[in-house]
Amino acid sequence: MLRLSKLTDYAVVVLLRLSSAPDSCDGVQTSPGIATATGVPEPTVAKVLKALSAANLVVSHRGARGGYRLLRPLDDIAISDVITAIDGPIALTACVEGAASPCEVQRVCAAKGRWDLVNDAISQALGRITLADMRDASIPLAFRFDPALSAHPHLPLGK
Amino acid sequence: MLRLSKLTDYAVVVLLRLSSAPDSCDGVQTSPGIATATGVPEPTVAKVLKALSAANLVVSHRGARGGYRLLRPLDDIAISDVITAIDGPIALTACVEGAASPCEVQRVCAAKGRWDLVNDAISQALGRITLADMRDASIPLAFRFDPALSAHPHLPLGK
DNA sequence: CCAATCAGGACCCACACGGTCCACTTAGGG
DNA sequence: CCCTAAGTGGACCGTGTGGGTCCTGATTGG
Repeated sequence: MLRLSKLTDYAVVVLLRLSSAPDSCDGVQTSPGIATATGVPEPTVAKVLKALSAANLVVSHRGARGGYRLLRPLDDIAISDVITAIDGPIALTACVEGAASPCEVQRVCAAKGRWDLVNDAISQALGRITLADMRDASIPLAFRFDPALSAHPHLPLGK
Repeated sequence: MLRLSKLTDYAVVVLLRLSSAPDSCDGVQTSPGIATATGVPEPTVAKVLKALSAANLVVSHRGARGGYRLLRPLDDIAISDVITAIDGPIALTACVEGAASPCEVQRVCAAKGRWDLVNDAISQALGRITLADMRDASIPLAFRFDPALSAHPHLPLGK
């Protein structure tokens, strides 16, 4: 369903938390702390933070009084960055990947290479939305029950 | 990896085939025929065509001399249509779904509803690309190595 | 009446993803 | 100087789900 992993969702939650609630002076937070604050199980938070750290979205500090800290402001982090950090490169089709088995039907594959258009379009769209945008989008949370919003309720999704 | 289903890939192949190779006079083709022409296994082609038919992208004709026919020209079919037909509504996160268990962390979920932004952006991006675009994208396949084309190579997307 | 073709399911299986845990390293703080 | 809190890297496993197949019935042209 063109879905992205739940981990990515968690990553956004974690990053938002990381930005908005500096427990100590310089905003360093521990993964257990974030876990309790967000309700996401601790091991999962840890896993997410590892990936984010590897992608240079956060920096880690080991040892006692260690933790994680945002490396860039929210408005400088595109969701495409987060998605790439967690789910890997954005490539819609298996064909596109450098798969060892180059798609048996490739010789007659009429769509060979066509998905590049789509990949680019999506990458651009995702690159334009920052975490700051997502944070701001929640501010009218109190108005979430606005009929206009519940009007498009979570798409039946049952294919 | 933000991937979409392989079935969707097949659907594009099938639709392209359906448009470009009218076996008989009025472009009606059978699923076995399309299967042999594209190299995609027949049962899979049938499955795809059923879904496309249900989504009113193709029309079917039963009985002997039956088959499938495109209902709209290629430039009037957006890939979002195809994706929706095969994979269901475009909804990136599980939270968005009308899941019975409303995401235990929902009460503290800082990202509640934020993904709507992303969903909309992607839907729009995908709505702008038609199957005709994808067909045309393959024509200069021989010139795929044109520097101008490789100039915007799949956005570094690596962070 | 027969054969070709679509319709609508049920069904199975592999695989990737989520989630957890553990052994190790690092670094404050008493 | 050691002890403890914290991150690091990896292994591990159960499960959901999507890819793929098949079967039975309905329809229609010859």
